[in-house]
Amino acid sequence: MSSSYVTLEQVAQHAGVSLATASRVINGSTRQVSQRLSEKVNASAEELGYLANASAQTLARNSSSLVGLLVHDIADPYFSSIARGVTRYTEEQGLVTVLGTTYRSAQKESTILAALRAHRAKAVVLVGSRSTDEESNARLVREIEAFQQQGGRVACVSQPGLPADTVSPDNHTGAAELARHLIALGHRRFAILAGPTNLSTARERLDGFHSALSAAGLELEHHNIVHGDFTRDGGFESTQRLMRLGTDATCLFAVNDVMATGAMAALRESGIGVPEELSVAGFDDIPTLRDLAPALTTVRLPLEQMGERAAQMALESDHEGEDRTVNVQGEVLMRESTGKPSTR
Amino acid sequence: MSSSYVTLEQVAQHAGVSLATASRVINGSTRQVSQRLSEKVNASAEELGYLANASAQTLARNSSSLVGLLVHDIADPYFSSIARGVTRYTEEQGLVTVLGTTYRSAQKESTILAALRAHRAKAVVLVGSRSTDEESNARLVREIEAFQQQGGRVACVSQPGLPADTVSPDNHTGAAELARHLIALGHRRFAILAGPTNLSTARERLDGFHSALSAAGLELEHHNIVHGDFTRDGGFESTQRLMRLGTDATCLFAVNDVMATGAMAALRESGIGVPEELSVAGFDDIPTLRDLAPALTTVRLPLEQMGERAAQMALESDHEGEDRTVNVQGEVLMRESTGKPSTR
DNA sequence: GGACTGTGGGAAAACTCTTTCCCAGGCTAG
DNA sequence: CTAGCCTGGGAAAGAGTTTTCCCACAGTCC
Repeated sequence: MSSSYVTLEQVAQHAGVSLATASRVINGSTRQVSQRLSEKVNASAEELGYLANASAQTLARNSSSLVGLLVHDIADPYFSSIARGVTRYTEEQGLVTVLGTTYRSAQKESTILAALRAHRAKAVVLVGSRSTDEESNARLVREIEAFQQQGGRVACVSQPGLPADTVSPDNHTGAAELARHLIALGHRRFAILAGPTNLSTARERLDGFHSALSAAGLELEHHNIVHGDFTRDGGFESTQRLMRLGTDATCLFAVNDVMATGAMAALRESGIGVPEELSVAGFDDIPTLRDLAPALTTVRLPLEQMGERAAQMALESDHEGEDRTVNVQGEVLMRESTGKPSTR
Repeated sequence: MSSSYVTLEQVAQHAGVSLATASRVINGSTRQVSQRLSEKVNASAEELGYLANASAQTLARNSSSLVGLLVHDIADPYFSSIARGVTRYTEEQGLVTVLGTTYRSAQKESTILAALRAHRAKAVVLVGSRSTDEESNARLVREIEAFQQQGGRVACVSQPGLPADTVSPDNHTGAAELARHLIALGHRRFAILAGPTNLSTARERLDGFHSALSAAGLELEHHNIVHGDFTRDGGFESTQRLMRLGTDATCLFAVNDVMATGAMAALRESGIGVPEELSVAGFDDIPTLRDLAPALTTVRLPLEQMGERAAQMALESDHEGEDRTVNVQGEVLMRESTGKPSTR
């Protein structure tokens, strides 16, 4: 039952032309085809409702119009914002976006990358910081290289250190700048809601914050550091733990907005006033979370543009050679969730 | 330069077996292959790192492992929640998800559906209520039918009335139930932040709310209805407009949480206390927005499950015949953003 | 006028897989 | 002992494009 499909051969026949000529017209090849025949072919294609079989094209060209997009969790607004940027670019280019969600599993990541390879995807955009686990990292590098060897291009967002183009926020500087703002407000004792230690993004933000404190001669005490998993609930629980342990901090820095949201919820539940009793700051400036009350002090990242830029880098065909790195600076936004330290 | 790829023929040669036999082993066809040869082929495939060319398979089988997912905006948490459910199912099934974002443009929708058709996608999940515009609706129906005729399956979320399986929230009942709760709280004068009138979801929620009011003998006055576009900023602006016009309502129902968020922001800016001066309710129970303060009264929809269910329906091969409709009931969640009406 | 150039167009190979058809050889049954 | 059957395995025919190679023909130059 191949009846339902119109093939190029049928178009050619209908136009009274050879298959090759029809293909040349449709693809606008370098070879000239007379105006007369061109029009005839196009008219026939239109009339018959011709739609090229993408798999046949891929097979013949050894390259498809698919672009992979790997995120950890599409429901996380951090990733969905970036995804929006990526799709904006790919769709503008007439390409098809393949969405793969990994939930931070190297296993799933491999599976999806293999599928993209099997489909001869043109490019893939990897989003989200990598585990620093040596072994799985090495495996990812091998897979990326296999992909590239097949003519695919790779770009990463927030995932430095891979053999590919990279768009990376300057987490260190952003966190440090935020710290300086908070110090300027008068804070001296900080608590930090850090992320998973094996993720570079989490580490960089922690380090940046820490180094700014050190530079100001301030300590970040060990009992004032708790770790979350970048989720809202993780932030909630870690904050509760922090409260239970009894912190003396006047300001809490959560290394991403999503955890900061959980932190604010935990504080509200404990009846701790933000910012009167405790200032809270986040990182990312997630659009969906801009309406929290009090409005969250944070470091804005242009997430959507980052995704768009990464897609663009992955698909720019003219570029060869060295991997490029685009560094994105965050902008500190002091809003309502931070204030002068309480004098308790 | 076909050098980089390992073909099945190479595997067959390496195993000292014919191409057909190798294919039978790899695909586990009905035809038996002796244990000895089976093992040999598998070993060769493993050793050579064989990865089947997906486009060749698609071409030969006339069906790919691609599943389309069409949403209006992936950064909108409503859609990203549903997308999560869809990908959960497709990835579990070893399928590849193609993400298309339409931004409510029938044009883009067509483009993406055509691409999916060209790729011989196995199924497509359409998310988000349709415009009621007759013409573009008819076009969509034609495209869906073309897709189905090629052996593709279609399922919709929140998009009733199409010739496909559908998962649909019972917007009417949900809104009506919410209205009854609000009436029970003592409210008599309502304002409503409605959605685009041409979207069925928006209309159903408006109608449901309205009919519950009518049933209680209450009027919904014309000047108390404003329309937004389902976005946060739309909700913000419409609420400002409502305020400027001077409403006498004691309760504002925004037909989705995202607009409700904008409404709360506008009210906060105007210094209007929620819920003391004005109660606010939304619809959807968007996970990311659960931490708004005051916590938003809303109607919970199991968005993720809805997506999962739709994907499942689209991919269940055993089902033939009548289109099925799954109705999802929302659950009214009375939280902090609503209270007894102020007595002004 | 013949050789040469350039241009339009067609035949066919290539891309990699699936699947049908057929054959050879070992059984069983009569 | 032979006819018929079953089973494993191979050859080959697609599936729908792209692209290379070649041919025919018209025009140009000596």
